[in-house]
Amino acid sequence: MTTMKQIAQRVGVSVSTVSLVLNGRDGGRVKPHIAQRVRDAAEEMGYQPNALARSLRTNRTHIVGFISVEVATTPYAGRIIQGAQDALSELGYLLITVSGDDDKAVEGGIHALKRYGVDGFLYSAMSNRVVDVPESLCSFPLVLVDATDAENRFPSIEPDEFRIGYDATTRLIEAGCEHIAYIGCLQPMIAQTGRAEGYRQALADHGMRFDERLQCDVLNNGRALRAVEELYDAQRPDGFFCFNDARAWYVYETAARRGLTVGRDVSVVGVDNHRVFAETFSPQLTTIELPHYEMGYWAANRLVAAIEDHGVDEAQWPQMTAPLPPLDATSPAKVHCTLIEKESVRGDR
Amino acid sequence: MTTMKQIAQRVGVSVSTVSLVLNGRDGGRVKPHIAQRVRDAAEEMGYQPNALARSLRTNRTHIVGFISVEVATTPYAGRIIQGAQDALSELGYLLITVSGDDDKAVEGGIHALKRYGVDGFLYSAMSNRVVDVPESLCSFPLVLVDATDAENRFPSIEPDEFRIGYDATTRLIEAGCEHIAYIGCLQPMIAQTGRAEGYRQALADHGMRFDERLQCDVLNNGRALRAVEELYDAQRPDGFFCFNDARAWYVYETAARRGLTVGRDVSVVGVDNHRVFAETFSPQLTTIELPHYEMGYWAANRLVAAIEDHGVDEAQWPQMTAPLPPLDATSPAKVHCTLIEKESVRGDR
DNA sequence: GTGAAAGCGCTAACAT
DNA sequence: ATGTTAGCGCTTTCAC
Repeated sequence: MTTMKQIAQRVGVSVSTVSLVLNGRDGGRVKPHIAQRVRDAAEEMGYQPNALARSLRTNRTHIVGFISVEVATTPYAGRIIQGAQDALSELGYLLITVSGDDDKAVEGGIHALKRYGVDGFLYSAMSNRVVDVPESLCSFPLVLVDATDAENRFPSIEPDEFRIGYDATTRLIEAGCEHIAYIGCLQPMIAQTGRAEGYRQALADHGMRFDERLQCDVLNNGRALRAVEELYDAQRPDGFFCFNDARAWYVYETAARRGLTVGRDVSVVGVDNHRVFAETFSPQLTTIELPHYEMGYWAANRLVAAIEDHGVDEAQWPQMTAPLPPLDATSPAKVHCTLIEKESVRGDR
Repeated sequence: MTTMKQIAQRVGVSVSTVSLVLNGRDGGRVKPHIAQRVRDAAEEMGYQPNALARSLRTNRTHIVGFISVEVATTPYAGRIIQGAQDALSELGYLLITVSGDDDKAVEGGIHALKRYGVDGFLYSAMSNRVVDVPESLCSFPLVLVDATDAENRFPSIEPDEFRIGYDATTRLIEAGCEHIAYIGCLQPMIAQTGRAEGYRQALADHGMRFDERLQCDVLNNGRALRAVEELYDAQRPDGFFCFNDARAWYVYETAARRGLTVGRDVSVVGVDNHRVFAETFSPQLTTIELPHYEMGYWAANRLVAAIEDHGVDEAQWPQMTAPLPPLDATSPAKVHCTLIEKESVRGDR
């Protein structure tokens, strides 16, 4: 590892000069040709700044922590992290991920990150929920991903659930469906609520009556399949909007058992929570991919913006949430989800 | 942030004494009661060692880098990472994850990690493959996860693919199946090769002839479903061993279209690559979960063992791979995969 | 324009 | 048994 000292010796200047030049902090004060010689030497000797030493001095690590409770093993966690990672690497930051089954493990991780002096945190719930932010994070720069602060103190990035429901339903209507069912999720979540509202609004906007017998919220268990089969047999819907891929599978099974072909006899639009559709059902399915990657990406951007605007000064962070620069169209707080056409929802019409 | 200096002042000793006491490096040399006063003060003042400063001094960060090319967005990545994370946190280490679509992005990440002075690397391919280890990692402590070094220079942790095939097939035989098909993967991979061999060996060991018409290796596309349907119609197998969940879905669809019920009319054992089975097919399926978590866990353990045995001295690492302590039964290089019974493969026999 | 010097917080060899 | 000292590699003020 080459150090500034070695460069200084080689060129015959002092370390301070080297530091100034290499950091572009000399406002033309260092003579151009000597500055050039410093740069050349650095290049030649393969100089790499020692991040540790720099951080110790500047009190800025350019590292941010990604905290997620319980479910970082969930399939989509990776995409959020990837998005955050990409954004951060563009900005010259690094990401350290911490997750654990219980709060205690996570708390430990947060502690460790603090000892390393991370500049800020991303906090993620892995499915759009209202969460309690751990006390230990509150005095740090913090942005929530796919989650909302119960006390609404921190900026957050989440998917536009309403539009998911609205767009999916509209797509089915445009495909000619006249009895559209919604196979939802029985647990109360922002995602379920938002999507269901979007579904109803889309129906209303197209002059269709909402019929509660067409909405079927299920848990992920044995009863679910029966519920969907009963719904089908009783109501004979011609289109299904599915909360996620697990729910979509019930529709597929129901259809297959009745000799129906999805994409011809019945239309399905599903939210691809697990990126499974792409591998299995996809040929016959129109999917909506959750913008996990984008959420991670924008959250990281927002966090860094905050850090660089306000510094990492612990004490003043909690109050600064408000003056955060409002995100524009290119970096929304509610991220839009795109509908992906694998093949027509109603193949041969 | 309390520093050692502050503690020293408070207690009226020098920083070195504080350092010695707090690091337990005084072999009883510091007088017990003064040592106690130091510890009390540290406690009271909420002292947290500054990891940056320590690392700068000791040249050890207690951070390891997790490198994965392309597919860290893959669903199982999270489980490997979680395993590594848990092991590392037990050992007082932190994990920084780097992944990117292309080699260039990854290279950049590796660079950044080196600047922070990570102690070593884990390198993962996200599906058991033979890989070329990036040159930039070769002079560091390194362990491969779910991958094998093409030149066989580094320790690696991978699933026991042969046993997966063997156990799955045996399970089907024990359930009474007599014509067992293997729905495999057309790309050449360690996983495909190993599982197929296990399948054949299990057949042989139970006195059953391997019939190549019962092995059907497919890509994940439209033709796959047709291939499985043709296999079924021509050979009428009564049991299926499926390479992964995507392949299993073709079997489910085939069965559903023929009015057959999995678990009664036909038996299926599948490898749960994507943790989808658990959510969708599971009630009727016997699955084999890949030990992603365990692989991450053991790989991290092995890496730390190597680091602590041999230090992070760049120059000498490449040669030290051989003398690594052989892993014992509790930390195998080939990790055993367990068969998980959701319900009998052949429910009512 | 450039260099000397101080110091970030910690460790460890060397004095006392 | 404890303190002194000298850094680790870098940034930054202040003198020259």
